[in-house]
Amino acid sequence: METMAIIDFETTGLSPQSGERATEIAAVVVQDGRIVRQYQSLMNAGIRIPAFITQLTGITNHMVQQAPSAAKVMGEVAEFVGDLPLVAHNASFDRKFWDAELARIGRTRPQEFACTMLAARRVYPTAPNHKLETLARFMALPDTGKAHRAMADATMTAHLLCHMETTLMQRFRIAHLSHPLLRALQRAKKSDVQACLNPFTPPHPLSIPIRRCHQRNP
DNA sequence: TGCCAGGCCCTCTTTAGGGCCTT
Repeated sequence: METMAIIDFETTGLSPQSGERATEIAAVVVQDGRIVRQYQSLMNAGIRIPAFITQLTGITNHMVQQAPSAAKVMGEVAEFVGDLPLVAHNASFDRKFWDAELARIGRTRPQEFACTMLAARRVYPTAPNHKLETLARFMALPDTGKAHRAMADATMTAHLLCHMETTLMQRFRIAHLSHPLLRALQRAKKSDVQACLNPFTPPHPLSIPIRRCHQRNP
C-alpha cells in the first residue's frame, strides 16, 4: 500500500463556518499495510464544549483546558503528516476542519484527501450502512478502543483501509492500494464497481480510469 | 423573522429533493 496518513478530528460541532473548533486530532501513518507512526493530541481552542459533545466523545472542558493550544497542535500534526496523501472517513468533514485550523496558523494543505466512506460504499455495498462503527463490526475489524475518540477512530479507519486493499486485491487484481486509486474508486460509477465485485463472476480488472497505473500483470 | 453544515450520492434527476455521514 502507498504510504498514507489517516486523520480524525473530534470537534465541538459540525461546521467551522459556524464557529465550531477542533478539540482533538489523531493521525496515523500506514505503510505497507501497517501503522508505522502515530500522533495524537487534545487541543485547546479556547471554546467551550457543548454537553452533548462531552457525552458523545468523553472529552470535557477540563481536559482541553489542560491541553496545548490548537495552534501548537496543528503545527505539530501538519509537520507530522508532511506532504503524505491524507485519508479520513467522511473526508469532507475532516477536510474542512483541517483547512480551517491550518488557516488559523497561516498554513495551507499541500495534498489531497481521499474518503474511506465513499470508497466503502463502492466496495461494500451490502453493509448495513457505512458508518465507521458499522463497517468495523461488519468486517470484524480489530477493536481500537472507545469510538468517537480521535486515535480510536483514526486507527479503525486505518484497519478499514487495509481490509479494503485486501478486498480489492482479491476482486480487482490490483497490486496495491494507492491514494489516486482510492480517489478514483470513490468517484467511480456504482454499477461499474458492483459488476466487478459480483461474487458469481471471476476476479475482474478494475474498470475505472486509473487502472493502468495500478493493476498487477495477469 | 426565522433559521442556522455541507459535500456527496442516488434517483421516480439534471429547471430537484432527500438521505447519508461526520462532531
